[in-house]
Amino acid sequence: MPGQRSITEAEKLAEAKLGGIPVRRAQMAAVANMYRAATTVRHHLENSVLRGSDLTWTAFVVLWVVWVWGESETRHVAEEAGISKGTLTGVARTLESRGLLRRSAHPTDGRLVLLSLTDEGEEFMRRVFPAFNEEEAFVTSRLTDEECLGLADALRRVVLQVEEEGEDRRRSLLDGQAPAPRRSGRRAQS
Amino acid sequence: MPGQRSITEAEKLAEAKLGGIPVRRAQMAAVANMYRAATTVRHHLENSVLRGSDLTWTAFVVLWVVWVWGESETRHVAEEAGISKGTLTGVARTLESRGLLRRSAHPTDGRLVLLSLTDEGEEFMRRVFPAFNEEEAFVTSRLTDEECLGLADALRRVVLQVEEEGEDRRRSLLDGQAPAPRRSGRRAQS
DNA sequence: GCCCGGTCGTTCGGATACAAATTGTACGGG
DNA sequence: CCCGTACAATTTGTATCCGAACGACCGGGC
Repeated sequence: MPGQRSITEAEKLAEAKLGGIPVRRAQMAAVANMYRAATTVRHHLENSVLRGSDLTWTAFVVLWVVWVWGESETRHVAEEAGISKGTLTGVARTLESRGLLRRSAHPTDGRLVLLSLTDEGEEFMRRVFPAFNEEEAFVTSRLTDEECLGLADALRRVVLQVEEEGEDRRRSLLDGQAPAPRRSGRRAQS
Repeated sequence: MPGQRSITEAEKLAEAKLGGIPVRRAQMAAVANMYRAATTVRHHLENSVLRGSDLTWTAFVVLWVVWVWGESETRHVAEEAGISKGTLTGVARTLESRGLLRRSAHPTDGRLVLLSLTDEGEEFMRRVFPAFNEEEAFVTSRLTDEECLGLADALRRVVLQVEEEGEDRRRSLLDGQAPAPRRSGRRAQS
């Protein structure tokens, strides 16, 4: 509950603040609300459905991806779930220790690891997904079905734009200076 | 780049998988794409504009909030930025050490801390925000201005729904069993 | 004056995330 | 057959992040 400060109020202030500067206001509003909505929804779901099952959002997403796609190679699962391979390794291990996920070797390529749900995992998803979906309906209950579809479509186009043209864009932006290393993560070996 | 597996393909598979189960598909699509779009956009911005300035997404958002709202109490900043109070403490300290943010005591209430931008911080935002906004425009470039506004409005309604009714909802969901404590977090000193 | 419930910001334990480094496997050419 | 390159998952090091616990502070009641 944000008190007296509402979202729209913030946007009005932003516009006033940026009076002299040319700003793409519609695009700014779209991006700002996108991240805010995503984290808000994530927190609601983590604190309702997922808390009871003692699963994090990421773990649930991984489970969901494997459930929907069936047995899959880990790098595809990481890609679909939107996490790095290294993160997936840990999440998969946790889910395996809980008996929900199975890791098996690829029949012909020894480098690959395949992920699939155990029977318990399948049963878990059949039981928990409806509750999850119920909360998805709750958070979007101020939108009609058509508005939800329109929302999903618009978001899809944002994702596609970045996925298809983001890399080129980033390259051209810092052309040609060095990419400035990330702060976190393992240090280069001198 | 998602390879041969597109988002829409995943959704079709999900529908097939859920053949027998009643599912709110539009709502599912909206939520799924919401989180995916948010993280995709965040990564793009962190790896383009913010990387050069050595700022995380969260740090930039905090800076932006203080810039737009002017001098503010920390709990309001945390609320607006969508992060916890504890996280803000660390981020504010980092930004202060960089000379972009100033922390000052409230004139009458000794419990409060006020955040404001330094001159350097103001100058920084005037310089970096346009570049940030340019990328906001890039990621939404497959949408018209009107579609961006519609997208922002739909997302706002999702946020409002959760902020205004989420707490009641969560309470009624686990009524009346115990809220199942979080796994992480500080332990009682006993 | 002094407690005492309430409200701040801060501290800190645990979990999670990323990306570089590493380890292990596959495969084509000498 | 034994390399070297390519590519897989995993390990490792660092940085966040959340939220419960905590200590500082406020203001009302006695």
